Amino acid sequence: MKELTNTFKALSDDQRLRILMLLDQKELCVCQLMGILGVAQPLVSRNLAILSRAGFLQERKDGKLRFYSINRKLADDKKAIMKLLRSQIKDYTMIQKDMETLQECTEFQKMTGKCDMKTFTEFLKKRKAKKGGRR
Amino acid sequence: MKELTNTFKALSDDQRLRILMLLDQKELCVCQLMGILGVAQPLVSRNLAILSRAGFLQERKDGKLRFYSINRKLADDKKAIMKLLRSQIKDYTMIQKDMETLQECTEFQKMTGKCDMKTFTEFLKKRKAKKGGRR
DNA sequence: TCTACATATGTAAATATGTTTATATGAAAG
DNA sequence: CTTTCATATAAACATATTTACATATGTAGA
Repeated sequence: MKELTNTFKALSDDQRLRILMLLDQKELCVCQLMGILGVAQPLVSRNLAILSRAGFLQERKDGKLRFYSINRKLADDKKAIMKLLRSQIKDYTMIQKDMETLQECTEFQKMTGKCDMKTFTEFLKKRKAKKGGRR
Repeated sequence: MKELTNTFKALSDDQRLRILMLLDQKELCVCQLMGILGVAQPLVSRNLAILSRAGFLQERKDGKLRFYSINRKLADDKKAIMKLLRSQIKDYTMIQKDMETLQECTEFQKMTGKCDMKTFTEFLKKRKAKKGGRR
């Protein structure tokens, strides 16, 4: 019973749903997620840990970086939930924006040829400036 | 986004999942639920309110009693979740026991011909005594 | 080994949630 | 209209979760 309620608890947070939907698009490391979500690094790590413990994620280490992605061997109930999320999430503006930001982030990364904290912190700053300029 | 996380939050509690699965069997009033779950009345009411607010339940008044059941006009995402729960919940001992208790409770009710607080409080007491006697 | 850096984790404050006790509401019966 | 009873809600308290900040861990390179 605990496992099931724990699964739902893991999903009862905006930021974690956002992370899940981003990772559903492609594998990402902590610094990329930080840049896209616009939140502090420890928070990203925390929420990744929660999703991992609930069984949603798998991890791959590459040097200093840790890449996270959706667990390939997802349990049946979690598979069903992912399917549900994919179908529902289209209606949510925040997720739409995240998908756009993911694109921009990927392009920025290609341009700079780098994948580190500094790069995505800069990316974040630029995005915030642009956003601030718009209104 | 809030609505979705709120749905998951409503499901992230043992007692609420138990209520949901009981109501999935048949319509029940607060005093019946109290007798089956073995928890205080205000707690039952509170959790029913949370499930209602999340859109899972519908309510029917009959005199002093309030009967709750699964919302017939369940949103698509909630339908999918109910299906998921039904398929998963078989593995959970606590739910199995609840189903048995539901049977006993229904029989007790038929026997006494009553549906009120006193009846199900007594039912609860008897069950606890039996359970205590077993071990 | 020392330094720099990506990520994780400990800790404490702020906030939210769960639970109990007491009380309010609202229907039925006298 | 007063009492009784089923249910809801409020208040108070304990516990869990979220978040920010500081620090630890572990890897890569000098």
